[in-house]
Amino acid sequence: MRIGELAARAGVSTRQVRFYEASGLITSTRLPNNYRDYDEVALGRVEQIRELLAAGLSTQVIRALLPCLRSPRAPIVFEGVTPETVAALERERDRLSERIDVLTRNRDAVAAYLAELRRHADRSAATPAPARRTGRAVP
Amino acid sequence: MRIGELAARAGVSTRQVRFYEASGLITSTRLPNNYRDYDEVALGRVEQIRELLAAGLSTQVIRALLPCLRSPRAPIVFEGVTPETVAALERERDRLSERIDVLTRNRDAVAAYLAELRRHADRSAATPAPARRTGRAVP
DNA sequence: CTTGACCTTGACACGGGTGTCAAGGTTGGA
DNA sequence: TCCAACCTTGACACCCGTGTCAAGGTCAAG
Repeated sequence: MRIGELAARAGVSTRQVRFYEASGLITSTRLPNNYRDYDEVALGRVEQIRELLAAGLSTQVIRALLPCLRSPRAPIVFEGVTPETVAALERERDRLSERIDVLTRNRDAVAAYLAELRRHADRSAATPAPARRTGRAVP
Repeated sequence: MRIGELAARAGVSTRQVRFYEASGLITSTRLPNNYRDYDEVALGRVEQIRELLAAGLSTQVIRALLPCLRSPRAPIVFEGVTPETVAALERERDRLSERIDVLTRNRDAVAAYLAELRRHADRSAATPAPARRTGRAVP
């Protein structure tokens, strides 16, 4: 498919698709007229890229992660895997875990705060009018 | 404490501290000579901000989250809490959960890939020399 | 009093991800 | 044949979080 269809199906702009390709996140072949030609795998890739960017990762990190994110049952490539690659992936995995921890702690804090607000609201509702200042003068 | 000490203790630049203050993430009073004056709470704040920025959140989102991230046993403020605030916080909580899900899925994919690589390496080690091409000629 | 370390505000620059526009090539249908 | 819709590359501009530099104020130690 050409870039327009890919972008429409993925819900992104063609600008973004070209940027992802220039960043080495996706690949295309070229039609005889020099138009980019993408396969279905590229579509899934773009959706994955969107998810990861929205989750706060940079294109550099995403590029490092791509070998792990093979689609359905694509065969794993063992050939060009150097110990450095493995070490880099382990670092990225740990950095992901760190992010997850931070976000989880803070999400829980938000949830706890909301729960506290709710308890307060319920208690206020149970005690009808304990001298509540509403900003409006009492007649 | 003044901005230099705060920055040094938090491990950030004074530029960053000023930016966080200009973004409404921290507050300071002013000394008679117009120098900024920070308390210990600000230090904890800056550390929290660093965590959240490193986790991929924007200063806007962090600002929305700040009311929930009260330090030790600070009393909860119920006063200026409008239903809109609550709704916004619930949205942010859900967005955090989404991020956490995405990152967790992908971290697990990386971990699975690494495990696969390890299994492959172990198997290769167990079978000493099954016509391995090492790039070097066999004497 | 002078020096040096610290502070102030203001500005310019950069990289990352994106929007938008220009100037031109290709193609299918009226 | 010509138009409209699609594609190409290239550029300029934006926002965000930082770095860096300039020009100047404050203060303590020598």
